[in-house]
Amino acid sequence: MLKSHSCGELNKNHIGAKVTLAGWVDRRRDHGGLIFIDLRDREGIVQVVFNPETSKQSHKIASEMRSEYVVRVSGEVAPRPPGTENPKLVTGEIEVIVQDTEILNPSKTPPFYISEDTEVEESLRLRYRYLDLRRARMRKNLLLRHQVVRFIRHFLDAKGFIEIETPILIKSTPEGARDYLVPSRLYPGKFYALPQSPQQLKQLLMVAGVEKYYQIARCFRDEDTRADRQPEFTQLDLEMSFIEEEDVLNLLEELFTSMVETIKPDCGLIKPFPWLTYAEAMERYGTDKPDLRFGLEVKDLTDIVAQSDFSVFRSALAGGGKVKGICAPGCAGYSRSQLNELNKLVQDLGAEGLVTMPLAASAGSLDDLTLEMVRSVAAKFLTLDQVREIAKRLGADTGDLLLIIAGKSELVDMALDELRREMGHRLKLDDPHLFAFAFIVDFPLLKRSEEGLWEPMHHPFTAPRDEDVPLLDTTPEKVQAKHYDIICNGCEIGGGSLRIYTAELQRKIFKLLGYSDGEIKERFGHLLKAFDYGAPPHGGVALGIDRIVMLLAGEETIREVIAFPKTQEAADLTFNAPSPVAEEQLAELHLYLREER
RNA sequence: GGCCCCGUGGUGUAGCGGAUAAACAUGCCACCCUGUCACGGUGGAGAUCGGGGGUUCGAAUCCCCCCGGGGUCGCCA
Repeated sequence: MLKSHSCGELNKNHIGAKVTLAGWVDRRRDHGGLIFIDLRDREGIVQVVFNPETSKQSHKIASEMRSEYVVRVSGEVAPRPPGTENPKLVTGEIEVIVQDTEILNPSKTPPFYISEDTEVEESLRLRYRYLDLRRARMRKNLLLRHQVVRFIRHFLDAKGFIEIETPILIKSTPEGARDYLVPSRLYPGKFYALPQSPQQLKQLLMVAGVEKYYQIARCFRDEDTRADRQPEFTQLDLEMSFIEEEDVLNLLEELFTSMVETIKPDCGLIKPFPWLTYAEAMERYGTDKPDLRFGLEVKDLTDIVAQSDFSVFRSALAGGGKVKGICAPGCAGYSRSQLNELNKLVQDLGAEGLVTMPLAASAGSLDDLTLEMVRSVAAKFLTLDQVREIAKRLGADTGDLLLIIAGKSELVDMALDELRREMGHRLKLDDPHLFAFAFIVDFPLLKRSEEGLWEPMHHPFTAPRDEDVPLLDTTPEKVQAKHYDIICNGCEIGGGSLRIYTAELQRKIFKLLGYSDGEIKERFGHLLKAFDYGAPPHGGVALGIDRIVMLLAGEETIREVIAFPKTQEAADLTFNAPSPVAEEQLAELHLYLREER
């Protein structure tokens, strides 16, 4: 080793020790006579002192050192002179008096600050990701991710799970997301696909008798990115045999509870995890992944305003839409521009607009409220009783601001979900030290596609509730699934289900989804065949590792917890991928490039 | 594919139709400095304002197109 200790590990217990350190120059303070250098390695920072009276030679070399030079120093750990300790540094009680040093490798001036946590344009960070990752924030995130994955492995090992790798080159299943395809050299015109998730593979492992499987699995989906979506991402994939829904959910609750308590002991969480049905979540929050750190629940006002003459409400209802709202407590004093911001927020999502209704604090109480005190475009079309009824339903009092949206049901839900998050944030109700996990259960099994065909709400292997199976023949929309999602702070961090494990029921579902016998055989023959050989009842879950780490790290995007993420346009700026390939490579793969119009 | 935001010395920002074609902080370079830790002091270099086109007597500033980055709708079984 080129070093005897890590920079960050030194403390007063090392006083008197001869140490050799190696790392990067974080900062240099050259006093002419004395030179101080903050030497950084993975474990932290320690001050090293170059004194010409100790070593003239070392002092001379140190005067050449600049930011991010890779250097090695040997010397003695010494207590800092009284009054010069630095409480901001973990190692601030000591310093290393350098007797010998060498520059292992100089560095150009880096394109952005390594030693400061300032905002830098993300594309620049990604181009120089290896420098970006040197920064404290990124080092912390990488470490946290490691801790999370390590925790998961230990936890599941103790529960009797075994980790099994599954192929990355597998078969295309076009009914899901868009596949990443890999051409085959040995089979002209044929392709592998990268797994969107190891779903079918883990089910086959259950048929294989593994009983408890997990994998930290890379998954690939060729769809547009988001703050919480990348073309490749990592799942904790997990499957168990001979279990019921509660078994999975209890396992998850224990996993996340102990994870947070171990890794983020300064953070709180809500125990036990609430269970919400899908219908209830949609009703109360307008989304199936509500942020449960705060209330601000959405209420349906359709019945109250049905008789009003307000054209905004009338036309929405005439079109089969809804009128819903939320209450922003204490926000009646919002300025015109603040209200405009909220209005713009929902309009950008496609809503017609936002009806704002501040209940003047000056009224004192709802009983003393008059219509004149409600500064809203809707006020003159509503009776005082209607306003009071709306306020009552939203749990509002004077001084509160009512936010109401009318329109197509899904649009209203989406806009109010967004508004609710925004107000939760503005009112500082989204405590970053609280993790509000919850389970969403009782999802519908199916939904209608745009073409009016049945498609799975999640995937076609999800089992319907036993009592709902007969409904598959009559009213498929009423069939509920043995599916569950786990959410945290408004983020979907995982989903799973009990699976279909008989060929008969699986075939029935495929038929309902519109597959012909030929298609079923071609696409899912392997699975159905396996089910003929004693498939156990089984189920599991897939959790988004990137999202979990993002939440624990308090980051806004999963890119901050991925070492080498891709841009929104799915490019890797460090490697400049994707890139053209040589004609010979294409020929070997039996490919030619189509002319794009 | 749609909508929205951003792009000014290395970095982060200011400037948003005119006065010297750019200001501030930091970084960088040189010199000075033996207790600093965001060290300090003095001096210096460094941007034709993402690219192209247009409007104008005059454009970093207004308009159009393109490129890059981000947010989002669609999409994500």
